[in-house]
Amino acid sequence: MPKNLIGSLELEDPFDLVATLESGQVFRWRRVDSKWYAGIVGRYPLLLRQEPGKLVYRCDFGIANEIEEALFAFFRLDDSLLDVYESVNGDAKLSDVIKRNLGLRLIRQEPWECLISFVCSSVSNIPRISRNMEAIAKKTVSPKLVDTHSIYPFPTVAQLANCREEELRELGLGFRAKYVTRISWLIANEQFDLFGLKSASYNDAKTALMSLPGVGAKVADCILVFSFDKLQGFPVDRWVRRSIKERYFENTYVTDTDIVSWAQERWGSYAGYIQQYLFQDQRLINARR
DNA sequence: GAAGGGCCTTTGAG
DNA sequence: ACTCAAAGGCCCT
Repeated sequence: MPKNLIGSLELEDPFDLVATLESGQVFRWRRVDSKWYAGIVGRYPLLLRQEPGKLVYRCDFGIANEIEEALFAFFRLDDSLLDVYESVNGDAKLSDVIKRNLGLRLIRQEPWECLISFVCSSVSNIPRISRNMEAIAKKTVSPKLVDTHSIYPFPTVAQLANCREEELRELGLGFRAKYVTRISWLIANEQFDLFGLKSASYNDAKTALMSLPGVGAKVADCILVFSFDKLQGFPVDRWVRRSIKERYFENTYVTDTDIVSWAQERWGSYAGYIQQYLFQDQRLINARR
């Protein structure tokens, strides 16, 4: 019988679990009842819910210390959001954005799943990316059980490399299917060292990622920010582009590349955080219309 | 070499 | 029924 390990992590820094899990960084967390979210952190399938001042988890195996270490790393509790907020205190154009999204955090993801997520994100939408990713997992692996809830791990490189393009198209990936199969093959056959990028510089890692089919500047920056700790990355998608142009370049022509360099100059290693706030804010504003 | 346009799949909303 | 948009990238000009 699995033991029911329930514990919690004290939260000092601003933290909004729902906003963070539903901000389009990760795509396979699901709400299993009114308060719990089910997903995977590190090697632990678990349930999470937030209570005042703490993050409560339920995991059916493992040691509390190690689970909490994994949670700490996953939610980047080593970053201070207060420092981020303070650094942009003088920018009136950001104050409302920060205020509306307090506690939104970047997540430190496993690179392989992150890569596939954002290859699948191209001209898609968040509900669909979630369905695609979940369909891939259900097709290739068997679920873990936490309490009564099934949680599917994401397939390994070798497991996904066994899928044919046609099979992925049947899951609804569309033209992105060929990118996923090609990338899986390249990594599985050691033609591309994904995990080695952790020690590379931002520029080197970005150039390397962009050599993969289906990975351009935007997707590369997502992977760099979300799983390789390169927080100067600034993914420019249609929401962020619109937001930045409205706020800072009303009457000036800028390309996406211009926006990236401008943001890095302005926000440095906080650019990744600012981008996530702008993205989330613009998306929520749009949803209300 | 930079920039712009067409094309790629599927799904849901209006 | 039809059109549009959705965390873009690739290829051609």
